[in-house]
Formats: sequence, C-alpha cells, structure tokens
Amino acid sequence: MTNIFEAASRSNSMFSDRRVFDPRHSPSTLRHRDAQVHAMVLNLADALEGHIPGNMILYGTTGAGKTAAARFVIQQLEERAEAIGSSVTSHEVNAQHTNTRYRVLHSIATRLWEKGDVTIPFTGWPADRVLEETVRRMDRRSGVHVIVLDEMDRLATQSEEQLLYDLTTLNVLLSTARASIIGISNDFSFTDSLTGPIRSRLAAEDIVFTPYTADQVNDILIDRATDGLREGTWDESGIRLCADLAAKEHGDARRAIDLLRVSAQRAEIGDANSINIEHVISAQAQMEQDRAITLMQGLPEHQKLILMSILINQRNGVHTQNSGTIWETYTQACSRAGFRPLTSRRVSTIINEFDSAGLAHVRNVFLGRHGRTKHVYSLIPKGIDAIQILSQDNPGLEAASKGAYKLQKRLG
DNA sequence: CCTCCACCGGAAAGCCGGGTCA
DNA sequence: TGACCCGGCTTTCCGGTGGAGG
Repeated sequence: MTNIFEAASRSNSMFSDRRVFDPRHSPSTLRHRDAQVHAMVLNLADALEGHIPGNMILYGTTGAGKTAAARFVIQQLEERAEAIGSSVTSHEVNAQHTNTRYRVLHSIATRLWEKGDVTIPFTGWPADRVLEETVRRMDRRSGVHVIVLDEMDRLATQSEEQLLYDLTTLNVLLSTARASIIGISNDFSFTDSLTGPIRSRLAAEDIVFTPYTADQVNDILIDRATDGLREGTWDESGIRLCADLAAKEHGDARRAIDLLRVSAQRAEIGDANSINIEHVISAQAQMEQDRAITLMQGLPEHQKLILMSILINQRNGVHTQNSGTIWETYTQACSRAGFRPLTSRRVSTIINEFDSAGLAHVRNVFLGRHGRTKHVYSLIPKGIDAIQILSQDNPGLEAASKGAYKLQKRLG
C-alpha cells in the first residue's frame, strides 16, 4: 500500500521551487521598476550617513510592484548598512488589518521588544502610552528606523489623522534614533484627505507605479517560471495567456503569478507534462469562483442578506436594481428571517462595500425628477449557487431564501 | 428656467464587547 | 470592582445633488 503523502509528492511535480510563487517571495532582480527604485534609493541614501531620509509615498494599483519594490530597496539598504557598520531597522506594517493608531504603534513597539520590557497588550492602554513606549524602544535601538506603512489608505478614518501626525513628528520625540516613513497607497487621492502640515511632511516625495503592461507581466512571469517551474513544463503560449489575462486586470502582477501557480497545479492534477491553454483558462475560472465563495462565506449575517436580496431581485428579473428595490427586498427578507433590518443608510454603505470587494457593480445615477439612486448588478461568477452558499448553515437566512423561492413561484 | 425627486454620503455620537489598572 | 480606554458596527442627523418635467 502506498502512503497517501508519498503519492502526493510525485517526482513529476511541475515545480522546482514552490517558494518562488509565494506572495512574500522577494525576487533577486526587480523587473521594469528601475525609475521607481532609483527614486527611492536617492531618498534613502541619507539614511546610511545617519541623516534623516525624507518621507515618501508610493502610489499605484494593486500588483503594480509597490510592496515588492519597497522590500527590495530596504533589503539592499539593510545589507549596505550592515556592511558599512551603520544601523538601519525596518518595520513593515500592513494597514489592512493593522488599521488603527493603537495597532500600528503596538506592532512597531512589539517588534522592538527586548528582555525586561513590558508586553504591550493588544488593547487596553491609552494610545499615547503606546506611543511613548514605541519612542523609548526606537531610541534604545537608535540608528535609522524605516517604517513602511503598506495599504495606508485602509487606515480606519478616526485614527488615520492622529497616527500620521505621530509618525511624521516622530523625529521631534526621538532623541538618538531617526525615523522615516514610506507610505504605500492604492488610492491616488489619498493625500487629499489629509490636513496641510501632515500632507507636506508625509508626501515629501511621490513615487508613482504605473500598471505593468502585458509585455512587462510576461517578462516577470518568465523569470518566475524559470526559477520555480521544472524545465519543459511550460512554454511561451501559456505564460503569454496568463500575462494577457492579468493585463486586463490592470497589470496586476501578483495575480498573474498566482494564476501561473494555479495553472501549474491544474496541469499537475491532470497528470499533464506541461501547462497548456486549457489549464490556464480553467485556473482563471476556478480562481474567480474561489475568490467569490470565500468572500461570501466570510460576510456577516446582514451583509449576506443584502447580497442575497440583490441576487433574488436579479433572479426575479428586476432589470434595473436601485437602492430602493434592494431595500424593499431586504426588509422583506428580514421579516422572513426574523431579523431587525438595518437602516437604509447602513445598507447603502454595505452596497458600496460590495463594489469595492468586486461582488457587485455599483454606479450612482441621477434620474432628474426621479431623484438620485444607485444602479447595482451582481458580479458573482456564473456557475455557483450563490444564494445557497449565502444561506447555508444559518436557519434564518435559509428561511429568507426559501421564502424568496415562494415569492418567485407566485410571480411565475 | 426653476422645482423637487429619492436617495447620497459625511459627521458625530451611541452601543457593546473586548481589554487594563489601581 | 469601578473608572477608564479601544475599536467595530450602527444609528441619527442633515446638507447636498443632476436633470426630467411642469
């Protein structure tokens, strides 16, 4: 009898090194980002002499190489600093989850923890005290601290202003150490929302990452394939298709790399010798479906119910869905499920969140005499039973969806 | 040309469950 | 134990808003 793991780690695996496809993998060379890297280097070079390097913000769409470039440059900076005996410490914080003043400071201070330090609790302290402790630990380490604040546009609005104020004035509070901020943002208008002094201190230098073209994504993928896939398991046509599909998604290299990885897995499962067009196409479809299913399953109850209302409307042939019709269906669904409905104001923001999550397309429309509303349509990939996924394992939601079937029958 | 529709979305505040600390 | 703090989610309040139709 063969061991199940032995069977899984077959010798004819497509991959020679799977780590190459890990999102945290940092390649040895960075393609098509010379100008941006150069700008960052000029800005950070001061750090090596112990001066304060300027703050900067990297702008660009997802998968445009911002984070990769920041990591690449910082890694080189740290290596160089070590070689010449100067001290550079980097802190990477992703504001998607570490999204408040307290959490960002907590994260920086915690990484500077040394034996004998108190452990800062993840909540409970006044934020000012966390700031004090962070400053103390930075000073103790001394040297230059480069703080990379990734996805900074995702900071919670209430703490955003205060945190950025703290970070940009760190050098006033520090005595022996120096700090520099590298902000990374998907949103080009991010700095508009900031007050003048913070904006000018933070955005001393703006570095823009334009989306990769299909050709550039192609180059990146060829690098990855060379490093991570076995020879003879891939050819130009498969890579080209991955690149073209990604270019449609605004030159998202991260997604393209992921698509290549899933395509290789598909080929592996199908016992093929190499990746072909079919593998890429089915990988693309699978990724879209998986993404939507994961998102839907993770939604809170009321979000599920609202999304379900959109889907029910669509199934019932309501061609133009606006906020009013969705709210009507939603309140009916609530009474069937036995929930107290949220206010229409709240529902409105939730619908907008569906748009940014890619679950629905939402557009504001002005209908003159007939007022102002949103037009909404679902972007959930065909081939998945979304209503079933949304209602499963929740009696209330199941009741709501069953009631909707009855309604449909009556209409039919 | 002016009205007024039917909702938009920012701001602020409340509630609540998580926590610390003396 | 009670005063105090943090942060997510929600409600309340309210000043907009483009253009069809009178």
